[in-house]
Amino acid sequence: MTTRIFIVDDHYMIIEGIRSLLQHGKGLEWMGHAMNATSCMAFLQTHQPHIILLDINLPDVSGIELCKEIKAKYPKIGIIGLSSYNQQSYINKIMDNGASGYVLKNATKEELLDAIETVMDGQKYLSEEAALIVKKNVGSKIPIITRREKEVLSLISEGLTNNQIATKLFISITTVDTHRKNLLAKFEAKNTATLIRMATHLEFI
Amino acid sequence: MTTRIFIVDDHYMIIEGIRSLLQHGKGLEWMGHAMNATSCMAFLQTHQPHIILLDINLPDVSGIELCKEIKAKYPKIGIIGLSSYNQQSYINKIMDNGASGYVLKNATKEELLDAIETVMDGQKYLSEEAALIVKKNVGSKIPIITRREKEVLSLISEGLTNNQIATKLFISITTVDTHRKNLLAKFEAKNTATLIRMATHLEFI
DNA sequence: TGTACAATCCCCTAAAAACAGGATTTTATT
DNA sequence: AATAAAATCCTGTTTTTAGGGGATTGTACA
Repeated sequence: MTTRIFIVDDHYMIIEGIRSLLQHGKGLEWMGHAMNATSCMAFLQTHQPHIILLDINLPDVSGIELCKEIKAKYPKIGIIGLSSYNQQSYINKIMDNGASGYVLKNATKEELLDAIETVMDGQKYLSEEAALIVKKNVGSKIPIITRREKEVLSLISEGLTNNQIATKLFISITTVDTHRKNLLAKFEAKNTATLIRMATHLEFI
Repeated sequence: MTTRIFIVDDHYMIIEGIRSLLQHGKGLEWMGHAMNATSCMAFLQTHQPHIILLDINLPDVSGIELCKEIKAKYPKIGIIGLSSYNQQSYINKIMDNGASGYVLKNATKEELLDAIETVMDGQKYLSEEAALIVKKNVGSKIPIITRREKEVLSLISEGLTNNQIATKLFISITTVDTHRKNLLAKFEAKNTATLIRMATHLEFI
Protein backbone atom coordinates (compact mmCIF):
# COMPACT_ATOMS: atom_id res chain seq x y z
CA MET A 1 0.00 0.00 0.00
CA THR A 2 1.22 3.51 -0.74
CA THR A 3 1.13 6.12 1.96
CA ARG A 4 -0.36 9.35 0.70
CA ILE A 5 1.39 12.39 2.13
CA PHE A 6 0.22 15.97 2.17
CA ILE A 7 2.09 18.92 3.61
CA VAL A 8 0.96 22.23 5.03
CA ASP A 9 3.70 24.83 5.38
CA ASP A 10 4.05 28.41 4.29
CA HIS A 11 7.71 28.15 3.32
CA TYR A 12 8.50 27.11 -0.23
CA MET A 13 11.95 26.03 0.81
CA ILE A 14 10.62 23.64 3.41
CA ILE A 15 8.05 22.22 1.02
CA GLU A 16 10.73 21.68 -1.59
CA GLY A 17 13.05 20.19 0.99
CA ILE A 18 10.55 17.69 2.24
CA ARG A 19 9.49 16.77 -1.26
CA SER A 20 13.09 16.21 -2.17
CA LEU A 21 13.65 14.11 0.94
CA LEU A 22 10.56 11.99 0.39
CA GLN A 23 10.52 11.74 -3.36
CA HIS A 24 12.45 8.52 -3.54
CA GLY A 25 10.96 6.96 -0.43
CA LYS A 26 9.39 3.59 -1.14
CA GLY A 27 5.64 3.38 -0.90
CA LEU A 28 5.12 7.12 -0.55
CA GLU A 29 2.87 9.25 -2.67
CA TRP A 30 3.35 13.00 -2.66
CA MET A 31 -0.07 14.60 -2.90
CA GLY A 32 1.07 18.21 -2.90
CA HIS A 33 0.98 21.04 -0.44
CA ALA A 34 -1.06 23.88 1.02
CA MET A 35 0.41 27.10 2.29
CA ASN A 36 -2.36 28.06 4.66
CA ALA A 37 -5.19 26.59 6.68
CA THR A 38 -7.96 27.59 4.29
CA SER A 39 -6.53 25.90 1.24
CA CYS A 40 -5.66 22.88 3.33
CA MET A 41 -9.28 22.41 4.40
CA ALA A 42 -10.40 22.94 0.81
CA PHE A 43 -8.02 20.25 -0.38
CA LEU A 44 -9.27 17.78 2.21
CA GLN A 45 -12.84 18.02 0.91
CA THR A 46 -11.79 16.18 -2.20
CA HIS A 47 -8.70 14.23 -1.20
CA GLN A 48 -7.77 11.77 1.50
CA PRO A 49 -4.14 11.73 2.56
CA HIS A 50 -2.97 9.24 5.16
CA ILE A 51 -0.50 11.61 6.72
CA ILE A 52 -0.38 15.39 6.95
CA LEU A 53 2.89 17.09 7.81
CA LEU A 54 1.68 20.24 9.49
CA ASP A 55 3.75 23.32 10.26
CA ILE A 56 2.86 24.89 13.58
CA ASN A 57 3.42 28.45 12.43
CA LEU A 58 0.96 29.29 9.70
CA PRO A 59 -0.07 32.69 8.45
CA ASP A 60 -3.84 32.50 8.98
CA VAL A 61 -4.84 30.03 11.70
CA SER A 62 -2.18 28.49 13.92
CA GLY A 63 -1.15 24.96 13.13
CA ILE A 64 -2.45 23.92 16.52
CA GLU A 65 -5.94 25.14 15.66
CA LEU A 66 -5.83 23.58 12.22
CA CYS A 67 -4.79 20.28 13.73
CA LYS A 68 -7.86 20.32 15.95
CA GLU A 69 -10.12 21.10 12.99
CA ILE A 70 -8.68 18.39 10.80
CA LYS A 71 -8.93 15.81 13.55
CA ALA A 72 -12.54 16.77 14.22
CA LYS A 73 -13.54 16.29 10.57
CA TYR A 74 -11.16 13.57 9.50
CA PRO A 75 -10.10 11.60 12.55
CA LYS A 76 -8.39 8.94 10.49
CA ILE A 77 -5.72 11.22 9.09
CA GLY A 78 -2.43 11.03 10.96
CA ILE A 79 -0.94 14.42 11.71
CA ILE A 80 2.73 15.07 12.30
CA GLY A 81 3.60 18.49 13.72
CA LEU A 82 6.51 20.31 12.12
CA SER A 83 8.38 23.14 13.73
CA SER A 84 11.73 24.85 13.98
CA TYR A 85 11.39 25.05 17.71
CA ASN A 86 11.73 22.28 20.18
CA GLN A 87 9.71 24.10 22.76
CA GLN A 88 7.80 22.08 25.27
CA SER A 89 4.77 24.32 24.92
CA TYR A 90 4.50 23.71 21.18
CA ILE A 91 4.98 20.00 21.47
CA ASN A 92 2.41 19.69 24.23
CA LYS A 93 -0.14 21.86 22.51
CA ILE A 94 -0.14 20.06 19.19
CA MET A 95 -0.04 16.62 20.76
CA ASP A 96 -2.97 17.63 22.97
CA ASN A 97 -4.87 18.64 19.87
CA GLY A 98 -4.73 15.29 18.20
CA ALA A 99 -1.36 15.14 16.49
CA SER A 100 0.34 11.77 16.37
CA GLY A 101 3.88 13.04 16.03
CA TYR A 102 6.25 15.95 16.25
CA VAL A 103 9.33 16.41 14.09
CA LEU A 104 11.79 19.28 14.05
CA LYS A 105 12.70 20.93 10.80
CA ASN A 106 16.30 19.92 11.26
CA ALA A 107 15.30 16.27 11.33
CA THR A 108 17.12 13.95 8.97
CA LYS A 109 15.48 12.05 6.16
CA GLU A 110 15.62 8.93 8.29
CA GLU A 111 13.84 10.55 11.20
CA LEU A 112 11.14 11.85 8.90
CA LEU A 113 10.59 8.46 7.30
CA ASP A 114 10.64 6.87 10.72
CA ALA A 115 8.00 9.29 11.94
CA ILE A 116 5.74 8.59 8.98
CA GLU A 117 6.10 4.86 9.38
CA THR A 118 5.45 4.96 13.10
CA VAL A 119 2.35 7.08 12.74
CA MET A 120 1.03 4.87 9.91
CA ASP A 121 1.48 2.03 12.37
CA GLY A 122 -0.92 3.76 14.71
CA GLN A 123 1.72 4.77 17.22
CA LYS A 124 2.89 8.17 18.42
CA TYR A 125 6.24 9.61 17.36
CA LEU A 126 8.42 12.30 18.87
CA SER A 127 11.65 13.24 17.15
CA GLU A 128 14.75 12.53 19.18
CA GLU A 129 15.32 16.11 20.16
CA ALA A 130 11.67 16.71 20.93
CA ALA A 131 11.59 13.64 23.12
CA LEU A 132 14.68 14.88 24.94
CA ILE A 133 13.07 18.24 25.61
CA VAL A 134 9.91 16.66 26.94
CA LYS A 135 11.94 14.35 29.14
CA LYS A 136 14.12 17.17 30.42
CA ASN A 137 11.14 19.33 31.18
CA VAL A 138 9.06 16.79 33.01
CA GLY A 139 8.00 18.59 36.12
CA SER A 140 8.87 22.04 34.84
CA LYS A 141 5.34 23.23 34.88
CA ILE A 142 3.56 25.27 32.31
CA PRO A 143 1.13 27.29 34.36
CA ILE A 144 -2.58 26.89 33.81
CA ILE A 145 -4.27 30.25 33.94
CA THR A 146 -7.91 31.20 33.72
CA ARG A 147 -9.65 33.32 31.07
CA ARG A 148 -9.77 36.33 33.35
CA GLU A 149 -6.14 35.95 34.36
CA LYS A 150 -5.11 35.77 30.75
CA GLU A 151 -7.07 38.92 30.05
CA VAL A 152 -5.39 40.74 32.90
CA LEU A 153 -2.00 39.40 31.88
CA SER A 154 -2.47 40.72 28.41
CA LEU A 155 -3.46 44.17 29.66
CA ILE A 156 -0.47 44.23 32.01
CA SER A 157 1.80 43.51 29.07
CA GLU A 158 0.25 46.43 27.23
CA GLY A 159 1.40 48.72 29.98
CA LEU A 160 -1.86 49.33 31.83
CA THR A 161 -1.72 49.80 35.59
CA ASN A 162 -4.00 47.94 37.96
CA ASN A 163 -6.14 51.02 38.13
CA GLN A 164 -6.54 51.28 34.37
CA ILE A 165 -7.23 47.58 34.06
CA ALA A 166 -9.90 47.83 36.74
CA THR A 167 -11.61 50.65 34.85
CA LYS A 168 -11.38 48.82 31.57
CA LEU A 169 -12.82 45.56 32.90
CA PHE A 170 -15.38 47.25 35.19
CA ILE A 171 -14.01 45.53 38.27
CA SER A 172 -12.40 46.73 41.46
CA ILE A 173 -8.71 47.49 41.62
CA THR A 174 -8.37 44.96 44.42
CA THR A 175 -9.68 42.27 42.13
CA VAL A 176 -7.10 43.14 39.54
CA ASP A 177 -4.51 43.03 42.28
CA THR A 178 -5.65 39.54 43.25
CA HIS A 179 -5.45 38.32 39.66
CA ARG A 180 -2.00 39.79 39.47
CA LYS A 181 -0.93 38.02 42.64
CA ASN A 182 -2.26 34.74 41.29
CA LEU A 183 -0.40 35.24 38.03
CA LEU A 184 2.84 35.89 39.87
CA ALA A 185 2.28 32.77 41.95
CA LYS A 186 1.37 30.57 38.98
CA PHE A 187 4.38 31.67 36.94
CA GLU A 188 6.56 31.61 40.05
CA ALA A 189 7.68 35.10 39.10
CA LYS A 190 9.01 37.62 41.59
CA ASN A 191 7.72 40.65 39.76
CA THR A 192 6.13 41.99 36.60
CA ALA A 193 9.35 41.87 34.62
CA THR A 194 9.82 38.12 35.05
CA LEU A 195 6.13 37.52 34.63
CA ILE A 196 6.07 39.18 31.22
CA ARG A 197 9.30 37.55 30.16
CA MET A 198 8.08 34.09 31.07
CA ALA A 199 4.63 34.62 29.64
CA THR A 200 6.15 35.79 26.38
CA HIS A 201 8.50 32.87 26.13
CA LEU A 202 5.72 30.42 26.91
CA GLU A 203 3.59 32.06 24.22
CA PHE A 204 0.90 33.27 26.57
CA ILE A 205 1.08 36.72 25.01
CA MET B 1 31.03 31.83 -15.44
CA THR B 2 29.45 29.61 -12.82
CA THR B 3 28.34 31.10 -9.55
CA ARG B 4 29.49 29.02 -6.64
CA ILE B 5 26.90 28.80 -3.88
CA PHE B 6 27.34 27.70 -0.31
CA ILE B 7 24.65 27.53 2.33
CA VAL B 8 24.71 27.76 6.09
CA ASP B 9 21.56 26.59 7.83
CA ASP B 10 20.86 24.18 10.64
CA HIS B 11 17.70 22.71 9.10
CA TYR B 12 18.10 19.75 6.79
CA MET B 13 14.76 20.45 5.21
CA ILE B 14 15.75 23.96 4.25
CA ILE B 15 19.10 22.82 2.88
CA GLU B 16 17.38 20.15 0.81
CA GLY B 17 14.75 22.63 -0.32
CA ILE B 18 17.24 25.18 -1.52
CA ARG B 19 19.35 22.55 -3.19
CA SER B 20 16.30 21.28 -4.96
CA LEU B 21 15.32 24.79 -6.02
CA LEU B 22 18.78 25.67 -7.29
CA GLN B 23 19.86 22.36 -8.71
CA HIS B 24 18.69 23.06 -12.21
CA GLY B 25 19.58 26.75 -12.22
CA LYS B 26 21.87 27.68 -15.06
CA GLY B 27 25.38 28.70 -14.17
CA LEU B 28 25.06 27.70 -10.54
CA GLU B 29 27.38 25.38 -8.69
CA TRP B 30 26.24 23.89 -5.41
CA MET B 31 29.24 23.69 -3.12
CA GLY B 32 27.50 22.11 -0.17
CA HIS B 33 26.39 23.25 3.24
CA ALA B 34 27.41 23.87 6.81
CA MET B 35 25.09 23.53 9.75
CA ASN B 36 26.88 25.81 12.15
CA ALA B 37 29.29 28.72 12.24
CA THR B 38 32.37 26.70 13.10
CA SER B 39 32.16 24.32 10.20
CA CYS B 40 31.31 27.21 7.90
CA MET B 41 34.54 29.02 8.81
CA ALA B 42 36.47 25.78 8.42
CA PHE B 43 35.04 25.28 4.94
CA LEU B 44 35.97 28.79 3.89
CA GLN B 45 39.63 28.18 4.66
CA THR B 46 39.85 25.90 1.68
CA HIS B 47 36.99 26.96 -0.58
CA GLN B 48 35.85 30.17 -2.18
CA PRO B 49 32.14 30.48 -2.85
CA HIS B 50 30.78 33.56 -4.58
CA ILE B 51 27.58 33.61 -2.58
CA ILE B 52 26.72 32.35 0.87
CA LEU B 53 23.09 31.87 1.82
CA LEU B 54 23.19 32.42 5.54
CA ASP B 55 20.48 31.56 8.02
CA ILE B 56 20.11 34.13 10.77
CA ASN B 57 19.26 31.64 13.47
CA LEU B 58 22.16 29.30 14.00
CA PRO B 59 22.84 27.09 16.98
CA ASP B 60 26.28 28.31 17.98
CA VAL B 61 26.98 31.90 16.88
CA SER B 62 24.13 34.01 15.51
CA GLY B 63 24.03 34.44 11.75
CA ILE B 64 24.53 38.16 12.27
CA GLU B 65 27.84 37.56 14.03
CA LEU B 66 28.95 35.01 11.48
CA CYS B 67 28.15 37.44 8.68
CA LYS B 68 30.45 40.00 10.26
CA GLU B 69 33.24 37.46 10.62
CA ILE B 70 32.97 36.23 7.07
CA LYS B 71 32.94 39.75 5.68
CA ALA B 72 36.00 40.66 7.74
CA LYS B 73 38.02 37.72 6.41
CA TYR B 74 36.55 37.35 2.94
CA PRO B 75 35.08 40.68 1.86
CA LYS B 76 34.51 39.50 -1.69
CA ILE B 77 31.95 36.86 -0.78
CA GLY B 78 28.37 38.04 -1.22
CA ILE B 79 26.14 37.14 1.69
CA ILE B 80 22.39 36.75 1.50
CA GLY B 81 20.57 36.55 4.82
CA LEU B 82 17.91 33.88 5.16
CA SER B 83 15.18 33.89 7.73
CA SER B 84 11.65 32.86 8.48
CA TYR B 85 10.92 36.23 9.95
CA ASN B 86 10.44 39.46 8.15
CA GLN B 87 11.31 41.48 11.17
CA GLN B 88 12.81 44.89 10.68
CA SER B 89 15.35 44.27 13.40
CA TYR B 90 16.75 41.17 11.71
CA ILE B 91 16.89 42.75 8.31
CA ASN B 92 18.62 45.85 9.62
CA LYS B 93 21.09 43.93 11.72
CA ILE B 94 22.33 41.62 9.02
CA MET B 95 22.45 44.32 6.38
CA ASP B 96 24.43 46.50 8.79
CA ASN B 97 26.88 43.65 9.20
CA GLY B 98 27.82 43.38 5.60
CA ALA B 99 25.11 41.26 4.01
CA SER B 100 24.15 42.12 0.46
CA GLY B 101 20.68 40.69 0.54
CA TYR B 102 17.83 39.32 2.60
CA VAL B 103 15.43 36.62 1.50
CA LEU B 104 12.60 35.03 3.42
CA LYS B 105 12.31 31.29 3.63
CA ASN B 106 8.96 31.41 1.90
CA ALA B 107 10.56 33.06 -1.12
CA THR B 108 9.91 31.46 -4.50
CA LYS B 109 12.56 29.96 -6.70
CA GLU B 110 12.43 33.05 -8.86
CA GLU B 111 13.02 35.39 -5.96
CA LEU B 112 15.96 33.32 -4.81
CA LEU B 113 17.54 33.27 -8.25
CA ASP B 114 16.85 36.97 -8.61
CA ALA B 115 18.56 37.63 -5.29
CA ILE B 116 21.64 35.65 -6.29
CA GLU B 117 21.87 37.36 -9.64
CA THR B 118 21.45 40.81 -8.16
CA VAL B 119 24.08 40.26 -5.51
CA MET B 120 26.51 38.79 -8.09
CA ASP B 121 25.93 42.00 -9.98
CA GLY B 122 27.27 43.91 -7.00
CA GLN B 123 23.90 45.30 -5.98
CA LYS B 124 21.83 44.87 -2.82
CA TYR B 125 18.72 42.75 -2.78
CA LEU B 126 15.74 42.67 -0.44
CA SER B 127 12.99 40.16 -1.01
CA GLU B 128 9.63 41.69 -1.82
CA GLU B 129 8.16 41.11 1.58
CA ALA B 130 11.29 42.25 3.36
CA ALA B 131 11.35 45.43 1.32
CA LEU B 132 7.72 46.05 2.20
CA ILE B 133 8.43 45.65 5.89
CA VAL B 134 11.35 48.03 5.76
CA LYS B 135 9.27 50.55 3.87
CA LYS B 136 6.35 50.23 6.25
CA ASN B 137 8.55 50.61 9.27
CA VAL B 138 10.51 53.63 8.14
CA GLY B 139 10.43 55.89 11.15
CA SER B 140 9.32 53.20 13.59
CA LYS B 141 12.46 53.32 15.59
CA ILE B 142 14.39 50.44 16.99
CA PRO B 143 16.01 51.87 20.08
CA ILE B 144 19.77 52.02 20.31
CA ILE B 145 20.87 51.07 23.78
CA THR B 146 24.30 51.03 25.35
CA ARG B 147 26.21 48.06 26.75
CA ARG B 148 25.40 49.00 30.30
CA GLU B 149 21.75 49.57 29.52
CA LYS B 150 21.53 46.17 27.90
CA GLU B 151 23.10 44.63 30.97
CA VAL B 152 20.61 46.34 33.25
CA LEU B 153 17.73 45.43 30.94
CA SER B 154 18.71 41.81 31.07
CA LEU B 155 18.88 41.82 34.86
CA ILE B 156 15.51 43.53 35.08
CA SER B 157 14.04 40.79 32.92
CA GLU B 158 15.48 38.22 35.31
CA GLY B 159 13.45 39.77 38.08
CA LEU B 160 16.12 41.66 39.98
CA THR B 161 15.13 44.90 41.68
CA ASN B 162 17.13 48.08 41.27
CA ASN B 163 18.68 47.37 44.61
CA GLN B 164 19.80 43.89 43.65
CA ILE B 165 21.12 45.07 40.31
CA ALA B 166 23.12 47.79 42.03
CA THR B 167 24.71 45.22 44.33
CA LYS B 168 25.45 42.87 41.49
CA LEU B 169 27.06 45.50 39.28
CA PHE B 170 28.82 47.29 42.14
CA ILE B 171 27.14 50.59 41.33
CA SER B 172 24.76 52.86 43.17
CA ILE B 173 21.04 52.25 43.11
CA THR B 174 20.53 55.72 41.70
CA THR B 175 22.67 54.79 38.71
CA VAL B 176 20.57 51.73 38.08
CA ASP B 177 17.53 53.94 38.37
CA THR B 178 18.94 56.28 35.75
CA HIS B 179 19.65 53.44 33.36
CA ARG B 180 16.14 52.21 33.91
CA LYS B 181 14.69 55.62 33.16
CA ASN B 182 16.73 55.82 29.99
CA LEU B 183 15.54 52.40 28.91
CA LEU B 184 11.92 53.38 29.45
CA ALA B 185 12.50 56.55 27.44
CA LYS B 186 14.32 54.80 24.60
CA PHE B 187 11.67 52.12 24.26
CA GLU B 188 8.91 54.68 24.82
CA ALA B 189 7.52 52.33 27.42
CA LYS B 190 5.34 53.45 30.28
CA ASN B 191 6.47 50.79 32.69
CA THR B 192 8.47 47.63 33.16
CA ALA B 193 5.82 45.40 31.64
CA THR B 194 5.84 47.15 28.28
CA LEU B 195 9.59 47.52 28.41
CA ILE B 196 10.11 43.78 28.75
CA ARG B 197 7.46 42.98 26.18
CA MET B 198 8.98 45.30 23.60
CA ALA B 199 12.52 44.26 24.36
CA THR B 200 11.57 40.62 23.98
CA HIS B 201 9.79 41.15 20.71
CA LEU B 202 12.68 43.19 19.35
CA GLU B 203 15.03 40.41 20.42
CA PHE B 204 16.96 42.49 22.90
CA ILE B 205 16.61 39.77 25.47
C1' DT C 1 40.42 70.81 22.00
C1' DG C 2 35.83 70.98 21.92
C1' DT C 3 31.73 68.21 21.86
C1' DA C 4 28.93 64.27 22.39
C1' DC C 5 27.86 60.45 24.83
C1' DA C 6 28.27 56.92 28.27
C1' DA C 7 28.38 55.98 32.90
C1' DT C 8 28.23 57.40 37.24
C1' DC C 9 26.01 59.74 41.25
C1' DC C 10 22.43 62.67 44.05
C1' DC C 11 17.60 64.54 46.04
C1' DC C 12 12.67 64.51 46.30
C1' DT C 13 7.76 63.01 45.61
C1' DA C 14 4.04 60.33 44.08
C1' DA C 15 2.33 56.29 42.21
C1' DA C 16 2.31 51.58 41.67
C1' DA C 17 3.30 46.94 42.80
C1' DA C 18 4.28 43.26 46.09
C1' DC C 19 3.20 40.91 50.30
C1' DA C 20 -0.02 39.20 53.95
C1' DG C 21 -3.92 38.14 55.44
C1' DG C 22 -8.60 37.61 54.84
C1' DA C 23 -14.06 36.96 52.66
C1' DT C 24 -18.13 36.48 49.50
C1' DT C 25 -20.47 35.38 45.32
C1' DT C 26 -20.85 33.11 40.80
C1' DT C 27 -20.33 29.47 37.77
C1' DA C 28 -19.37 24.79 36.42
C1' DT C 29 -19.29 19.98 37.26
C1' DT C 30 -20.44 15.79 39.23
C1' DA D 1 -27.50 19.44 46.09
C1' DA D 2 -22.72 19.37 47.15
C1' DT D 3 -18.18 20.57 45.77
C1' DA D 4 -14.62 22.83 43.43
C1' DA D 5 -12.93 26.43 40.96
C1' DA D 6 -13.17 31.06 39.37
C1' DA D 7 -14.09 35.70 40.03
C1' DT D 8 -15.04 39.15 42.88
C1' DC D 9 -14.02 42.28 46.87
C1' DC D 10 -11.73 44.03 51.31
C1' DT D 11 -7.94 46.24 54.88
C1' DG D 12 -3.60 46.85 55.79
C1' DT D 13 1.95 47.61 55.24
C1' DT D 14 6.28 47.69 52.83
C1' DT D 15 8.97 47.86 48.89
C1' DT D 16 9.81 49.25 44.37
C1' DT D 17 9.09 52.14 40.34
C1' DA D 18 8.24 56.25 37.92
C1' DG D 19 8.77 61.07 37.27
C1' DG D 20 10.94 65.44 38.07
C1' DG D 21 14.88 67.79 38.60
C1' DG D 22 19.85 67.96 38.64
C1' DA D 23 25.67 67.11 38.42
C1' DT D 24 30.32 64.96 37.54
C1' DT D 25 33.75 62.08 35.35
C1' DG D 26 35.77 59.75 31.66
C1' DT D 27 36.24 58.42 26.87
C1' DA D 28 36.01 58.68 22.04
C1' DC D 29 35.92 61.02 18.00
C1' DA D 30 36.22 64.62 14.60
